[in-house]
Amino acid sequence: MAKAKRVLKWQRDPEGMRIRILEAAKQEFSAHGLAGARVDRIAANAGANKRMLYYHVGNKEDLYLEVLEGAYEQIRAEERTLDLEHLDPPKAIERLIDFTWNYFIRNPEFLALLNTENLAKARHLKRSTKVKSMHSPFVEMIRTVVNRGVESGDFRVAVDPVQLYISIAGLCFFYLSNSATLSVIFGRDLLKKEARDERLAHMVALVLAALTGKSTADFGKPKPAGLRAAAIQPV
Amino acid sequence: MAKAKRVLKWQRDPEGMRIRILEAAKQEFSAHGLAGARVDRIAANAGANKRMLYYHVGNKEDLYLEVLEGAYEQIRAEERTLDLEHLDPPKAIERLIDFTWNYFIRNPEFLALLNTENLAKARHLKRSTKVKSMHSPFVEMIRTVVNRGVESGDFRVAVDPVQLYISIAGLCFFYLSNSATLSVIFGRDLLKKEARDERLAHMVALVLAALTGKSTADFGKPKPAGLRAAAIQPV
DNA sequence: CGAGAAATTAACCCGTTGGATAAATACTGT
DNA sequence: ACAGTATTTATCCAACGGGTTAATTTCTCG
Repeated sequence: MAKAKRVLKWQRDPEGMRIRILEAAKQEFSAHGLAGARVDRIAANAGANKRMLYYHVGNKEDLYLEVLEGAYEQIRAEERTLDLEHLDPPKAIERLIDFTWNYFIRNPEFLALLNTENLAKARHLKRSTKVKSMHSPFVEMIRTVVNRGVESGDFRVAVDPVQLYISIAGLCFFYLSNSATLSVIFGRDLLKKEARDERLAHMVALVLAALTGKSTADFGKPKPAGLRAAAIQPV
Repeated sequence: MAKAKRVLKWQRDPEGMRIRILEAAKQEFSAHGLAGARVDRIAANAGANKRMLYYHVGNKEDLYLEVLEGAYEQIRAEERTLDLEHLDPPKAIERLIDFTWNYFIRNPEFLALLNTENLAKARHLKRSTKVKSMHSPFVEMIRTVVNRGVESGDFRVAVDPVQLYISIAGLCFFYLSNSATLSVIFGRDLLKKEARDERLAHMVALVLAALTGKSTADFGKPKPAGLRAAAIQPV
């Protein structure tokens, strides 16, 4: 019997709604920063009413913090799958660089969120119990790799793993996070495939050369001068 | 004849006013970003009326661009005084790192402005004829140093000077620009004197080791484990 | 010294924005 | 089927913030 199904004006979907809100908020905050983000735009992009944000999450800052915490959770989760313990030390470092680089490329919002949070002097992160309790074994993982490398003779010196981690992250982060201004200033597109490949090779070569003392082929390889003769300028 | 000098309500000082406005704007934009900056606050901190901003410079975005251009001009000017040509290659690289590092420390607003501009995808910089015409001989300077180093046998490989510059800038920039979040996450103050000194030594050692193939004493030197046992976590 | 230009102040305008209130609609268990 | 609750929509609003208008004061130069 054709029971005329009544057409609903809307359906309930609290979990889905929450996810859509947080995803929209992530895009908005990473695209415009905390102050530049618009609550109405988040709602619209989440396919929701503005009131929903306050119902499901809280005010703008709560929303922002939740997004930030989510971003940290995500990278921590992926880090845990890295297990560098089974690789020989140089391979492990290469893999670490490769992972960091590609994670940043795949998640440009993460970079923007970190910049936004640093503009705020980590004010929200300090408040977050969640992030502080997310102890990652990452640095210890690196320490182990370095120690193994020294013992095996692959590495010449026992570098501080925290410094090494910051260096690797910095090499990747700065290039990608500042690619817009750098591209203008150097007059070339730093995000195109070839440029990205070249950068990865450079970083791996730089770090491994410093650790092992052996230079790799890719380390040098300056591009033909003509290609970057035009606008050459730093920062 | 006691001519009762009339007390003025205010004095004219267009140049001074302009300077104070731009300085206040630099502080405001670097502290809050473009969207977070408040025109009234800039006026107040410049000891001026809000109308003055529009009279002397233009609207908020004009003001921002002028600040950004000024920041670039300033670092370019200091770069030009570096002349690395007279130093032997390893010393020249060390000096370059040292300069970059200390410039960033002395001018934290510069870092924040760059981040803000990158959040805007370099939208303003692209519009700026000024910055694009500020051709700096900086990269050529680095190229010369590298070439000299290769010829003298100090350096093992001819690294691309653009990559090298981005790497050096990145090592410095990321550490300082992200010091707030990193300090929370690693649970230690990355900006205190000892930490800064340690970082500089690490960067110099890392880059020189990669270039020369000789490791320096400072490269390793991990801190006693107890000092950083507590909260160890990356990014 | 006085008129016109330059610099500065004071007050206002109006769209935007974060947030709040209240009403409507869809579910759920009984 | 229906009462009660969870979820969503529809409006509203007060503060804020960038920008403007108009009047006021100081300076300059003939």
